[in-house]
Amino acid sequence: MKIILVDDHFLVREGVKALFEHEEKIEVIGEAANGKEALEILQTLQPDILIVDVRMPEMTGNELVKIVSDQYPKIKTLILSMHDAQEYVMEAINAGADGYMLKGSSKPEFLKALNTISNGGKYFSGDVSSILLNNIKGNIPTQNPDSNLHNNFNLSKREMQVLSIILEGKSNKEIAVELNVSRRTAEVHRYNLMKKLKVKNLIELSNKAREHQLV
Amino acid sequence: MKIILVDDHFLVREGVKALFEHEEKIEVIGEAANGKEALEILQTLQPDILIVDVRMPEMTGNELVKIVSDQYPKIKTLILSMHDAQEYVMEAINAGADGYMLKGSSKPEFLKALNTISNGGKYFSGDVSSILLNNIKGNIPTQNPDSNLHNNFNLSKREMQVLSIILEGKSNKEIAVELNVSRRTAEVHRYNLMKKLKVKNLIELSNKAREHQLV
DNA sequence: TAAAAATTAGGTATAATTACTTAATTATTT
DNA sequence: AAATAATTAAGTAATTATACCTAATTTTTA
Repeated sequence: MKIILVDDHFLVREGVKALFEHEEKIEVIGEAANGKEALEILQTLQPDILIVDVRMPEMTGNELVKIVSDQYPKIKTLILSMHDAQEYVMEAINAGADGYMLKGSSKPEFLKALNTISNGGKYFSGDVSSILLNNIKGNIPTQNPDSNLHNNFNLSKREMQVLSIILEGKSNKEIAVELNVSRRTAEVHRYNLMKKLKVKNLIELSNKAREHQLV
Repeated sequence: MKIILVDDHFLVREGVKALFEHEEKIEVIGEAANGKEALEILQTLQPDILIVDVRMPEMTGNELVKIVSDQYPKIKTLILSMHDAQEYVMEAINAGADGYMLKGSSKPEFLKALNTISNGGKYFSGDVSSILLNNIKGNIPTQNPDSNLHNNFNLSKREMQVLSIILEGKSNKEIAVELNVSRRTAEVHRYNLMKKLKVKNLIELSNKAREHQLV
């Protein structure tokens, strides 16, 4: 099992390597600190699996996974993440990742994940599997066609506009002025979009919007 | 050199251990996934150095470092961080950390840091040293007298607590319940801390807190 | 131990948001 | 052209937050 590690943190790469050191079936054949580097070494080295950190500068892990799963469908991808938030997991799935592991996972779980994935299966960290169950809308995870990354939430154009003004910290009254509509209209947009995003307050809104890069 | 690792991510702990595996002068004698655990094992094991992740649930790395450097002044502390933002570094210094390393740093640099620190020196990752230069206000980094750790803003302990609850999206009423005080008290804390941080609304609060890594 | 902060909490008034409902007027797809 | 979705906005009630001031305790620091 030939693996390339993609993570901007040296320490995390070391951690993964250490994990696999005494596993003779597993071999780390390359490392990259970002998406671009990964795409470069990918062509010369021929890995079976790419282990990718979600959070990286310039190109996110999900973006890299998307490219790899499009252009090199034979190479499997495993996302490494700190967080078990539903959105992160779903985004990874939509990008075409074959697995999603939390950085806090144990060694046996990592090994299991790699084995499953190299045999053509999908593996999601135990802690996130419940999220998956909540999300089987009968859709095939891979290659969701019309998911634009922004807007899994069905926000209208106007709502997106209002959202971005809200995230500047403006009140309904200020939004109304900025968009030249009544305060009541601004209220409605705010209300609807919070409902669509399923958030209860500004903090959650701010976090969710950030997570999904809605603005 | 006896070391305890404090990081909520298994992988990072593995990474650090792997780094020191062939260094016979260095021995990892314990691990903890959070501040509380760390303080517990600290008493039985007697480490020379604590390597601590800044970002942890419940108690931040800086808070832990503050407590340790207050209560166990002989134990040295090295902060591990993802970011090289000025605020982060200064906060670590104010907390009394003996060193600040980026997770992307190389092995030789880590070894150098540990050696320097165990000899009573301070070590800051090369990438952050320029920040230090910008900040020599003629003060000695260690034990900055009136720094309450969490403040460039002069937030009190209680205000920090309230802040972190606010950032969970809770209302004054919920804060009151959680802290067992009157709703009016929660209101006052909120009001005062927003004044101190010079923000006008939750969004700005959320951003500022994030920027300054207050929680 | 005295002085200075921090924490607590009440009062008062205004402003803003939430949680809906109804409904008219555009746009956009089919 | 008809159907569907988006945008607009008013109504109503209840809840929450903002912006102060005052002031009693408690804790910390000098």
